[in-house]
Amino acid sequence: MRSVNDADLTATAKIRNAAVVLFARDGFQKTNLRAIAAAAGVSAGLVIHHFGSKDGLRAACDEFVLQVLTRRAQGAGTPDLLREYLADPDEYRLQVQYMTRALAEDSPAARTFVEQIVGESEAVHRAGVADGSMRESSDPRALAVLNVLISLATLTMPPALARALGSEEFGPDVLRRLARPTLELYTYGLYTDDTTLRTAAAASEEEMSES
Amino acid sequence: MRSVNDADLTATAKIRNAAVVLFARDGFQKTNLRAIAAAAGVSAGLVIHHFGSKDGLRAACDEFVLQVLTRRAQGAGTPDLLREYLADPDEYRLQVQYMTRALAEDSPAARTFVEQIVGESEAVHRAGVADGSMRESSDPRALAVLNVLISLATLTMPPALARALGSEEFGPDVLRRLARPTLELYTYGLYTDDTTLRTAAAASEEEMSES
DNA sequence: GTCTATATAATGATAGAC
DNA sequence: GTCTATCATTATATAGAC
Repeated sequence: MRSVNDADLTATAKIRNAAVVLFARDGFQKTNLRAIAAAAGVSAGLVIHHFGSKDGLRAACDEFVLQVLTRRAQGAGTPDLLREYLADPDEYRLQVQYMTRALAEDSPAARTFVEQIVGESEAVHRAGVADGSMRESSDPRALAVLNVLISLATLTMPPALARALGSEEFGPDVLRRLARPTLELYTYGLYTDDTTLRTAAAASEEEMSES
Repeated sequence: MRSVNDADLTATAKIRNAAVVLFARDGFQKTNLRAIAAAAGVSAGLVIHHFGSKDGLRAACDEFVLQVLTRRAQGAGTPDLLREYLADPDEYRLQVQYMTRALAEDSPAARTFVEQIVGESEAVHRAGVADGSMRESSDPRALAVLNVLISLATLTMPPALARALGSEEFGPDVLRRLARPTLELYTYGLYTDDTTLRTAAAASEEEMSES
């Protein structure tokens, strides 16, 4: 994948690829057309010629990244974001980072992405319950949202948090370090008994009866 | 807290407060001085007069939010981000959102914030282990980072994910819905046995012996 | 299809009056 | 301390040549 030589790509594709990288790394606003053009090895005018406007370029990038992530999730048996990441860290993290920015700005592509990935996360849990490897949940939908949230947050972890683990920025090494506590949490939980859970449940019921 | 009338504040404070809101909501780049000035009810020139530059204003906001969050964390017995949130949702979420943006841009204030909050999260876990309410961890530091990451991600949840739970955006209702799956995860875990954990541990050891 | 040159708009920052 | 007016820079977008 993506072993295609850059020189073989059309200018449109080169511009789009460069834009995805810069948008993901620096954000949409911060990235200007000249920088994109320079990265793609073309003139600034050509960017507008092909995409009409900066917003048009963004829309094209949105759709492209959505498509790549979608294909990826469907191809793998398990739509596990972290597992996908390990297969091709740089490429995949770029796309997740791009999508996270789109998510923050609530673009249409981000909405489609969420619907799909949450649905798949729910399906994985259903399958896990069916084969006995996972516990049932009182709210499968909310659990799926929680799991997606945690995966996205991990993959787009800010440098300051990575530094708290001794690395300069997020990468396979940070993920390896986080993997064990995460799996321990998903296997044993953190609390030794259900005191906190029962207290919260009681408080929640009380609230219900009030209204 | 913050029951002070806006009219009683100095122009400097009004500008800073308005800037924090807009920076948190729209990002630093996207927010321009004229919008800040309008929100504060002053002229654009006055913003520069008081803070020297847009970057100077940002630095002042960084320091201010850091200070507020720091005081908050120290004041409460438990530095639990989610608990703090429920006490004053709008105000607190604004500050966390601001800090999350600072985190993404890796500002000095964000670094200080992370050091502190991760340290406190670690202390809470230590106390929990001591009084028997929490399990020991193979890597307390990484667990603390994971917990901070999850808390921050939850409080700054993108609208698209909130919508997957039926709400228009993150708020107390979304938190209530997420609370139960989260507590179930923290109490029982998700996996029914330690197969996944042991498989990962074995793979990790194998990798170690390779190098 | 691609480039260069340029028009137009937005924005950060300055200067001087009150 | 605060405002208005203006400058300088940057960035998006257009126009026309090759």
